[in-house]
Amino acid sequence: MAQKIKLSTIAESLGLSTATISLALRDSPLVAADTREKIKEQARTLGYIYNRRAASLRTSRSGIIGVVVHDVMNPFYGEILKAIESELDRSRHTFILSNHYDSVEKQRTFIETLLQLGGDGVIMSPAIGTPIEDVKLAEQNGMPAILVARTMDGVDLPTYRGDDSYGISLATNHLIGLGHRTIAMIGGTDQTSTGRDRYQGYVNALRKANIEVDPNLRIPGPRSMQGGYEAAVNFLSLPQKPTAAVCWNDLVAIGLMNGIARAGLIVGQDISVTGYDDLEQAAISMPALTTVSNQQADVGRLAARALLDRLAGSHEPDGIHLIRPEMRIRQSTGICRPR
Amino acid sequence: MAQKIKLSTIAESLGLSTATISLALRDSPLVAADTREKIKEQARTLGYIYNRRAASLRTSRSGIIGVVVHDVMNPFYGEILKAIESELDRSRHTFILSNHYDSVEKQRTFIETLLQLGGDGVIMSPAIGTPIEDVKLAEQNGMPAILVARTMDGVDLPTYRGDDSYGISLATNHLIGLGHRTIAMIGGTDQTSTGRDRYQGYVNALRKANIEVDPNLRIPGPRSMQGGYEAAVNFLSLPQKPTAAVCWNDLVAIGLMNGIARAGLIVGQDISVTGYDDLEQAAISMPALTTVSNQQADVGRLAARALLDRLAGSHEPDGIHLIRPEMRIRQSTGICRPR
DNA sequence: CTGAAAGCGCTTACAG
DNA sequence: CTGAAAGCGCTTACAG
Repeated sequence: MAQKIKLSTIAESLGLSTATISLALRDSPLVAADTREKIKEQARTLGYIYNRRAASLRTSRSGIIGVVVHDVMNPFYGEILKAIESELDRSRHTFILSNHYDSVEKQRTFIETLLQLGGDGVIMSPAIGTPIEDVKLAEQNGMPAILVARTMDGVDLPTYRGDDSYGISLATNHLIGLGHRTIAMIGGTDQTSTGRDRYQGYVNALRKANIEVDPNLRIPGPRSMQGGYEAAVNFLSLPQKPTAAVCWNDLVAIGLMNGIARAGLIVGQDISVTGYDDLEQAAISMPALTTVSNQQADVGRLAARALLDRLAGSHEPDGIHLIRPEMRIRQSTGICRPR
Repeated sequence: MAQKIKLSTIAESLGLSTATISLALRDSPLVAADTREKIKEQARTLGYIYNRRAASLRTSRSGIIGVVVHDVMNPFYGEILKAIESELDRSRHTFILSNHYDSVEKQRTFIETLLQLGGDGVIMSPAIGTPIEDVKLAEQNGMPAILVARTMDGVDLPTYRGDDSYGISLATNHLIGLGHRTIAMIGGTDQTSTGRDRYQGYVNALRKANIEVDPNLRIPGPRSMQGGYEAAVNFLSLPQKPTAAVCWNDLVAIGLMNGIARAGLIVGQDISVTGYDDLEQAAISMPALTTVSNQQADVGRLAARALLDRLAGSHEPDGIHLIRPEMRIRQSTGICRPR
């Protein structure tokens, strides 16, 4: 490794001051155009690498934005991240990613690390049980936070998420319209705002159709494909013999469909199943999954935009921004046939 | 936001020097135990946040490790990342993640950013067409690099990946053992080392069994579930009427199986399909997928270990470390029946 | 249009 | 066991 090239190396080699070099490399009009070009050329040939730590220490802006969600491997978050990534890329921000796996400690460690690195802001989908202080920690140290996908009670931060209650009612109404009356709800947890909202939306849709709500038709818990797959046994042995299942998300629905298929029943004929999220794989699952698009791309894009706007000084209104979900009807749902 | 707390704030409040505070907070035995406790206590009550940029500027170590792969949303990389994450967490390193989507530019931008942030090291699965200089850029600036999943010709870096040629021959031999003679290979690209190796392994296995290799039985390209799904039409209309398909990876295999099912054929009976990677969802797909475990957890863990060892000063041998894949036999393969 | 100098917040020899 | 001082590599008023 050659000797470290810094501003002063370039300055000396050209007989200029570091101030001039610094300005020139950042395209300041204060430096004459030809001097600027000469300096840039020299920086290139010397293989100069800009030291962001030094700059950031001086300016107290780092260009770093943190993103922390439950689990990147879950395609739902993956699709949100992709939208955030493409928005931040455009503005030359670096983004640091972390999973919290719903561990409040892991999430706090991440926020602290981000503060230590001088992060400019953070986008988070808060872990279950996140104390308000952990979010305030960021704000109080000058690092604005934006929430995605999950709401937190008692904090007044800009939040971008789908309208879960409305979305799940779309799915439930679709099944009711096909004649289903005994409809189970599979997966999710009351520990997140999303979980509570989706269950509530399902309950509301049933009530509106004058269908009695049977709490035993709810199988809470599963949130993954594996979880949905395992839930199939429970679902199929419910004494009420449900003819349809509203699932927490697409992963649970796909797992459940595979489990039902393995038991010899045909999804879309014997049993109807709906998902939630409209992941890329929903359209090509077997059978193709009827689901609700949660507009992940919009959620990510809008959240990133909101953060960038805030960093640029504009103060967007706080509060919850609900993204409107849309129904996607495919082959996993069909006319009700009693079992 | 309260006034910024720094070492000197704590020092003044306790009538000590910043040197003592700095040492105490890092548990130096040079500071008396009770002074140390008093200092830590004070740091906590003042809400002190360690400024890593300043420290890193001084020490030229940042605690940052970069990881760049093709696409995090691909569960194959996701599983590798998970292993890297858990290994790095333990050593209190922060890791910065990026997708390159096989864009050499995006990858180079990432490496440059990492250098600017003073990254301690980088783990990469190089983009197709990565020029050797881009990797040398990192090394020459004191940032060691480790390769995962893909090899690069002409660079002598520590590389951790599965033994693709051997792995695919396991799958091919398994099909041959079931009586299949007309076996297609679906997906992958000759542009990566992995793609070439897997095709070669398939060819070798056929030759060894005295089965003529028909290049038209290869459908290159697909690497995603969507790709596999779309390839089903081509596959089913091949004039050679293959009875089995060796797929590039599990995603392609699952997509292909869904496509075959949609055409009314039964995978595991009419057509046998093998995957590659043994993703979590392989075991619960419909039918359960016969595949080859690529040992992603080992690849990630060993690569992270190797980097940490190097940062700690030990110089591991360069070169390729091949991880041995393992066969997982499930329901998507069965005895050959002519179509 | 260019330069001299201070300062961002740490850590690290060096003294005592 | 504790302190005074230099320096990491930038940027930014302030002069000229």
